[in-house]
Amino acid sequence: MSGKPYAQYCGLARALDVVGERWSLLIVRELLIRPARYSDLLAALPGVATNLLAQRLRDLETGGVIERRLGRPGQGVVYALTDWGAGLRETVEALLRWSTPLMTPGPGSDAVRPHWLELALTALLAGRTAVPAAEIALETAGTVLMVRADQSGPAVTALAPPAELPGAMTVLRAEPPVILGLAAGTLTAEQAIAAADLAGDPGALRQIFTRPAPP
Amino acid sequence: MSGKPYAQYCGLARALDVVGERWSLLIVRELLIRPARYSDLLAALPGVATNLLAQRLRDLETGGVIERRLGRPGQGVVYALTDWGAGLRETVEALLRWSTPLMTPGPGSDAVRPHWLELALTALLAGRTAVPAAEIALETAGTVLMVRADQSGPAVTALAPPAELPGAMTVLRAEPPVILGLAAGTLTAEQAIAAADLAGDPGALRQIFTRPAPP
DNA sequence: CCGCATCCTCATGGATACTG
DNA sequence: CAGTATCCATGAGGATGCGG
Repeated sequence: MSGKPYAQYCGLARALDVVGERWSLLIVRELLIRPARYSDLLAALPGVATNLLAQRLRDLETGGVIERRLGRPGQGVVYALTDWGAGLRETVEALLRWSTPLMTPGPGSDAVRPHWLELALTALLAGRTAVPAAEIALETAGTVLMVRADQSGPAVTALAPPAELPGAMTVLRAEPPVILGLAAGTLTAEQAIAAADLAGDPGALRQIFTRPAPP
Repeated sequence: MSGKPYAQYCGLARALDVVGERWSLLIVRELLIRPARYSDLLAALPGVATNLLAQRLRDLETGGVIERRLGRPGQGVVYALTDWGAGLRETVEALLRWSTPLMTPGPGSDAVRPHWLELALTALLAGRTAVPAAEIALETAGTVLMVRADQSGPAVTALAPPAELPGAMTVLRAEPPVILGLAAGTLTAEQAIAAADLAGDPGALRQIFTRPAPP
């Protein structure tokens, strides 16, 4: 940590001492999706100052959350989560599920990165049992996200270019990018619900739509 | 939120805009345990400045996370979570589980509040199926926490004074307060594991003890 | 007492420029 | 590419005041 600690013998306080400062969890988000280099992080975190990113990476490393790896020779440093750091997935997914009401206003002028959808989709489908071989794909901002559900649960992968798409598959198109159509746009609530049904968990998204809304 | 928003169309970023600032999640922690008044929060959050606490309470209220209630006549304002704010329980419990390795060094000079253990115990036992009628109690810092497990899962309640304790019940004593004996102290790891076994989930705590450790 | 608001100081974050 | 150095704006922390 870089700021002053809470100095409380409470797991939440000590966890926040490690990952509670500004940008820290967003860096973890990026590395939960895939390991990244400094410049990748800079691009994925618009608005972060370069010194602050460097500082946070140091903090997270000394905190045992991430580690520096040497990429293939000639390539620079690659940051990745440690085993313990990867354990933040549950926390991040819980926050992503909690945040769905905040997504309904749509992107507005906010930055958009298609790969964020991978995590969001995974979080929304996490822990849900799915029918084997059920498949959907979501095309958004030129990237196709494929949800392939089997006995081990749903998995989300990114396919680019879209040409890699397997043949007979339901593809939902959404522009601008949306979290399963939660924002107003070309993907309607009905379509999103249908997508969840296809993914093997009928009613899952209907439940999400009826969450208590924020102001 | 009070600071500047991340301006990212990502659920995590938007969630952190609401509850990501300093002290916010610790306030949520307190209200997850029970509704509280301003002075209760001040006492439970040592180190927080009074103006900052007031500011955060305003932020969380306009964010739809908490609400002000009028206590019984003569009593002041009571803060409580909204339905949506209560949805942060999953996030907080995930962080509490993730943080267990950070608790092994013990309290040191950190502040200690027995009621924090209620949440921690609940988080550690969350989602685990338990044998009906299995019961343990943990006495720490003058408070007795009772874990009563039934079909709906384990529940943790605080009993004070200890005299209220039902008759034939296993009581583990720990001083100073510990998270199920994870810290060095009078409650050994073996006792804590035995406590988890009693609570109906053999091996649960053994699993926690073998998590990858932080630096 | 309780529930804040004000004032002040200093650490932290943000933006930009620069370097090995 | 992967950061450091610098400067300024902002927010945190501590003390104190004050109306109900």
